[in-house]
Amino acid sequence: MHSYEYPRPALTVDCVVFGLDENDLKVLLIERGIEPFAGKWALPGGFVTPEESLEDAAIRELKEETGVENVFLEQLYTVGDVNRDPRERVVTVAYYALVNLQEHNVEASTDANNAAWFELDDLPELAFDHNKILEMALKRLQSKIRYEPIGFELLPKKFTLTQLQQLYEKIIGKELDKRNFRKKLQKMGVLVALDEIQKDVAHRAARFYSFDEEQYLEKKEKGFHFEI
Amino acid sequence: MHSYEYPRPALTVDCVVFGLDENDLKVLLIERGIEPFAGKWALPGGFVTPEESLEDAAIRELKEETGVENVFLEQLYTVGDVNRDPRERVVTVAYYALVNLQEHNVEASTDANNAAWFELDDLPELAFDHNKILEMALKRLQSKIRYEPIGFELLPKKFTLTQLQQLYEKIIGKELDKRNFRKKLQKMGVLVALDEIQKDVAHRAARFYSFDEEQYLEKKEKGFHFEI
DNA sequence: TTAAGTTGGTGTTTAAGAGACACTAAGAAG
DNA sequence: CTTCTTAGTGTCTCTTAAACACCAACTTAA
Repeated sequence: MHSYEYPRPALTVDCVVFGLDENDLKVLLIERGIEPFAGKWALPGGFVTPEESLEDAAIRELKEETGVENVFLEQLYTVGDVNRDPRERVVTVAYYALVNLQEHNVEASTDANNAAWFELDDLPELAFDHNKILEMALKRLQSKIRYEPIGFELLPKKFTLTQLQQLYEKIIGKELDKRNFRKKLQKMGVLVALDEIQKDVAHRAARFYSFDEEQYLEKKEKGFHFEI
Repeated sequence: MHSYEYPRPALTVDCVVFGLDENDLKVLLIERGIEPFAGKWALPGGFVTPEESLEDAAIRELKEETGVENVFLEQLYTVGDVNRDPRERVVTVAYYALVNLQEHNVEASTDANNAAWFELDDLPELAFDHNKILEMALKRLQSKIRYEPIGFELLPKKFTLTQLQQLYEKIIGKELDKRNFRKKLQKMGVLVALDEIQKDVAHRAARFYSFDEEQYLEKKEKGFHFEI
């Protein structure tokens, strides 16, 4: 047992994990095995231990509950309303992660818990205030993807321009002009055209590109500003 | 005493309070009376109590330590590195506040603590990791002021266009063209020209304006986007 | 009362960027 | 060899950003 002079809330981290599955943006949820909200779906997460930072806790929980590691992870918001957990006061630091499902094998289910990917417009009612947190994460993604090159985190290393455009259309929620989109990206100079084209497609094969992060960071130093 | 099965970090809130004093952007700091860092300057803040939300805690601390209330307050970031406090594990949820000093009387010093406003380019070394937090708050303010109308929070209700422009120049850190600035704001249609001009100035008196929040919210609904 | 000093207030021109728009190219399948 | 499907490309127009200079109003001091 651990004793303190004043009461302390419990501290947890929760992760909103976005993944791109066959051009569909999905979120990874875990089915709760215990009360409260047993049987309900919830964001993966858990308690912060004394010897790890908040981000380390998020990384660890992500790994333990989904098998995912080395992905984009960023702090989102901290929620601590008094009664958000019916048992006792729990404050949670929410993170969001971007995973590309082609290159990271996400364990569909872990030891104790059932895990599954959900379409954003077909979400169940979640435990606690997790629907709100998820909503915030989506808004953050929608705005951040426009002025930081984080969209590439959701795609495989090699991708076609059409894939990239469809990703943006999915997330931002509106159609983009193909020619203007390609023109803009080409002018930025942060994509490299690879010597490789699609195979086994029943139409003209598209060229693969990759995101040149070094080039991007160099340009950013000089005042360059990514924007779609 | 309060006992728990697992160890829990202490939870605090800290506030970065920005104020505009005679056209200078300043930050409010408190001199610590106790160890650790006794005698050092620090951000105002304190422990979160069991019956208040995080934001309520920030509001309360702000009031207790500086006398300020009813001001713009927004969550900034949560820091929880393991050794950021030499005594024990402390996680803090940082907020930032914008105060207009003409209309809010900030108590220069409270019961136990000495409080003072500091110029941003003349900051002392702060306790804990508060320099880092302050740096983050400044960056947030610098970027947010460009696409949300939060600059008005720092000005009195009635202000001149020159005051507004100087505020932007101070915060963004570069000079703006007077005519283009005024043209842009006029076209947005969120300022109302008042029937009142400056008095007791040794030159042509400037017209006062106020920010029309209702108008802004209405326009925002329809897709309008504030941007300087 | 007049001149000098100080800040307020205003439009136009030019350059750059955003947005709209339609056809040919390549390859697969029948 | 025709059809089908997606890849890939350029120009024109319009809107927006940026540069730029003078007169107006009022105070103060000669």
